[in-house]
Amino acid sequence: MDQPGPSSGESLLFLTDEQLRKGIEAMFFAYRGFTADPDRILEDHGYGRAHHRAIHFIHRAPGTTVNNLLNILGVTKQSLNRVLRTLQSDGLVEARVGAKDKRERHLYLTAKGGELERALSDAQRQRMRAAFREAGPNAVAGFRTVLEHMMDPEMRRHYAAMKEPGQ
Amino acid sequence: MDQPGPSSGESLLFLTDEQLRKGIEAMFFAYRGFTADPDRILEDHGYGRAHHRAIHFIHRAPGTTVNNLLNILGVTKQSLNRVLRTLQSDGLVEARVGAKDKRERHLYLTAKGGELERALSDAQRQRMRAAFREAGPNAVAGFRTVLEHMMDPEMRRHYAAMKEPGQ
DNA sequence: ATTTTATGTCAGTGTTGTTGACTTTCCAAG
DNA sequence: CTTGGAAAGTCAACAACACTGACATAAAAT
Repeated sequence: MDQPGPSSGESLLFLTDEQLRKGIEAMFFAYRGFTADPDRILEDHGYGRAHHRAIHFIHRAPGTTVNNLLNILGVTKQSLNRVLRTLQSDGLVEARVGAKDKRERHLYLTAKGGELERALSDAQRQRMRAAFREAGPNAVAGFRTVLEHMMDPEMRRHYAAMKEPGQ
Repeated sequence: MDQPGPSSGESLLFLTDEQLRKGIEAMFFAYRGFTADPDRILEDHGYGRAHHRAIHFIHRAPGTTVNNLLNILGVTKQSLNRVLRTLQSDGLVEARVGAKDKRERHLYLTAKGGELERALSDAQRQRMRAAFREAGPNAVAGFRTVLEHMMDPEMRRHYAAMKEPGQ
């Protein structure tokens, strides 16, 4: 559409509106697949995606505070609180009052919570593993690169904060 | 894409659980960015993502039937109907009774509906274009390949049914 | 004539988001 | 030390939007 740049010799055909539209639909359809398997498991437990997200990030960073989770998930604290309340009363999550700052609640998965987390992430990883394997390492690297650039800077910080496998 | 196979000496380190977890979070955070810009526009109009999806696919395939849209979107007809009803009464979408089969309603965007579609897709494309450009054509190809393999087969059919830009 | 298909509607429920009001705890300025 | 504000978390009420189930209408198919 626009993007001059042919001076560099690069074709830039991958930036046409048609290509971008393909990318948009790829995201839409792929995300549906991405959430389909966990959704089925969650349904059996009477939970939704909000519960999955909470469980995922508590697993990733045990002892995280409610406020920290709030920043990552980008919802209101009231919304998150409802989810955490049910997870706690169902015995999947434990909230310990902060030692230093007693206002804070540090969140941990219980054994039972860990079980559900494993079931959910196993299902999700299985699909991702199949997709990765079929696409190959080179495609996977491209996949990650594009997604990183699609994130809001704030979210990219949270993403990058994950401990890198190979480091 | 290229199918290495362990026999070829390929490392397969990209299939570790840690790498897969990175991929999972990349999808999560990127999808948030992916929907952020249209969400802001939709809010001004009192619409939600459901309206966006309907508008997008009516734009992509003008004259599509309600039933066809149902299959693509994967929601119940009651849910879709609520959205279509508001879009029609707001004058963004027009439903014409089928000429051949009078039970069918063929859906079209009005001029006003086309305007909103453009605003929404412009916003979404702008972000995708930036991500694509920064990542480069090779990464974009990998991105698309992995996403395709992540879709449910049914959805992949809909995705592939789009007219390919270069064909 | 009967059945099936395509669409639309009404009622009810559940998840998840929101805002508003409130409590408890911490900290810092007077 | 007290007071006042900020921060963390909770409770209650409401809105958006998904779902199921039951039902209605019209037209196509058998």
